[in-house]
Amino acid sequence: MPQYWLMKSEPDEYGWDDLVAEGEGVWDGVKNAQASNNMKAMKKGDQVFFYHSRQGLEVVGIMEVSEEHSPDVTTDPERWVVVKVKPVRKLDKPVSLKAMKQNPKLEDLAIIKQSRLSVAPVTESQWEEILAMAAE
DNA sequence: GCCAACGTTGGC
DNA sequence: GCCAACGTTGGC
Repeated sequence: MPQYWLMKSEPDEYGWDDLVAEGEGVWDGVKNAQASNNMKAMKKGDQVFFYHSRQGLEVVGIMEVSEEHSPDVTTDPERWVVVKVKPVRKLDKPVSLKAMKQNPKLEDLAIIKQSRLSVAPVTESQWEEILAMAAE
């Protein structure tokens, strides 16, 4: 059974459309111990929400881990890791941070409790709730 | 090993 | 653009 995650990126740096254009993206530049540990826990096939931070502030699509973690060669060796991801599908309707904050079922969502965490786990029930919100 | 200073992230 | 939150650094 796949695990669920959420990863953030600023759309003017690397947005959903960039990932779709590439077909497969290397998720690099994560320099935070907690986020890095989450990436190390990702398995191929895990499902990941793509969230636009700074601009947009909404979950825009779903991607899938296509390659498990490997060292980020752009930083000190071994210190940080990258994963590879592929786009799965765009959400019918983006789910905004505001809407998620207003949903009591999502009050424990990691990115609401700790806004600066850029790679966070999502529980199955949270995942399904966000999908339901995207389908409305 | 503590903690003040500093840098970065991200919501507003 | 601002600034709160939080992580990291470095002097002691």
